[in-house]
Amino acid sequence: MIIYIISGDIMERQILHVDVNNAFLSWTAVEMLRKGSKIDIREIPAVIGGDETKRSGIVLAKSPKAKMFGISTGETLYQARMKCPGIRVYPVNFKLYKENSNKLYKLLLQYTDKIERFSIDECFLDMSDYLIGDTLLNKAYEINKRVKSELGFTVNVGVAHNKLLAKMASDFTKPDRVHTLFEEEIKTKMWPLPTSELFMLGRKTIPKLYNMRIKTIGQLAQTDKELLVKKFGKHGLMRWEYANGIDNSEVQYKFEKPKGIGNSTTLAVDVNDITKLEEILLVLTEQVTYRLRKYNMLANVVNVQLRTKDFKDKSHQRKLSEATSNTKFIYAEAKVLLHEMYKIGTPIRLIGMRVDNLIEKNEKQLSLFGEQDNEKQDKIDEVVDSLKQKYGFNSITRAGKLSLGTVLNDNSKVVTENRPQ
DNA sequence: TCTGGGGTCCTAGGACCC
DNA sequence: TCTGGGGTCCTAGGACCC
Repeated sequence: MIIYIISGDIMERQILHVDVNNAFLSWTAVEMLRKGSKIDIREIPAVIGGDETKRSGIVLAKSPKAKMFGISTGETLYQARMKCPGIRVYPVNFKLYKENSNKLYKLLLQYTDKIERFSIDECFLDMSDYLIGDTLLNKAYEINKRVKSELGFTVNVGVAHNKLLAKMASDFTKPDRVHTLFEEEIKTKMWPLPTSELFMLGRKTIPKLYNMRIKTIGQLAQTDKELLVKKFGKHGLMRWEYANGIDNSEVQYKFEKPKGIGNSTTLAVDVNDITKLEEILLVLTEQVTYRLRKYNMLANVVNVQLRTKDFKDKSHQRKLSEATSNTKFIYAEAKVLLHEMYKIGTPIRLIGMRVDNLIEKNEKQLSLFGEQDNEKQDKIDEVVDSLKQKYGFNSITRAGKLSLGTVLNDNSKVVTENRPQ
């Protein structure tokens, strides 16, 4: 084995994972207290939930007391009420979440510029270059304390030498804690845990491992690597490595352009009228292409998704003859896809559209042929976009949209970005 | 008043080419 | 005439994350 020793290369990486405790609920609590509320919803059985009248009644976040009743994220509000009849339900507010996420990010920037915003409430920090005269653990405690005192909510901080272990560490006991998970601690702290606790090991895989008599992360770590590869392919290798605490991935602190952009909506009532579906598809397409153009990107693939009344998902996609961000062109393709897959009369619960295989606008190869027509269409998009930019997304409304009030959930706003930056 | 929405990545099978 | 096999691209569907 050859070991390359280049200056600095032999240093182990110093990684922190910062995870907001019950983010949506905590941020709501802080906001309520700021507005003079007498109760702290972190201290009572409470959840952040969707809207049941819009058929999106699920639990998005829960308080520790709610958790004690056995309520879990993703289950229906109906189920939550069965478990805890007195449960308090508060609505989602993505604008508030994004503000708080940004506050956290700003504070963390004082410690390192190598921050990966993994989700709205999670960050990885590469501290390798910023520990002069201090330890990683000290920094973790400092961050934990400062977030609490300056921002009013609590975070767990995971301390380790790679991202996977830092993330696993931050998931240990909660809330408001700092945990380490160094190599020598893997056997005692991580191996006794059930496989379900391992990152990237989901509900479909757990029973398969169980059938192989693998119940803990330790048992997975000691399973023959080749066997796992044979059984699960690439995922098998990754899971074996994770179970053994191996992860060489870098903190992705540079802004990355999206690989795909999509919007979907669960309809307030099932729809079996193709004309109506087309209208909704147009609204979704306008939202998606608007976002696409804001990134200065072009799409090569258009995808349409349908979910029937009985929760059967179907999707169709097609590669475009050339990359574009043009609303009219993309909608025309989406409409074809919808017609190809829609069986007349089927009640539809959800419709979605997305664009994939994105490229930067300036990457596009210039066509040898004239593109006058496209240029004209792009101009129209440009004008519409600048109005939307100035006066809000709905300053320009397609006529068709007006008749959708009873069907479309909250068509008054562009769906908030899930991931910041 | 039962089951969200936004992503990334992988796999399997078919078409097509050499 | 008796039908291999590798590579690439495309599409549908699914697993998993927050």
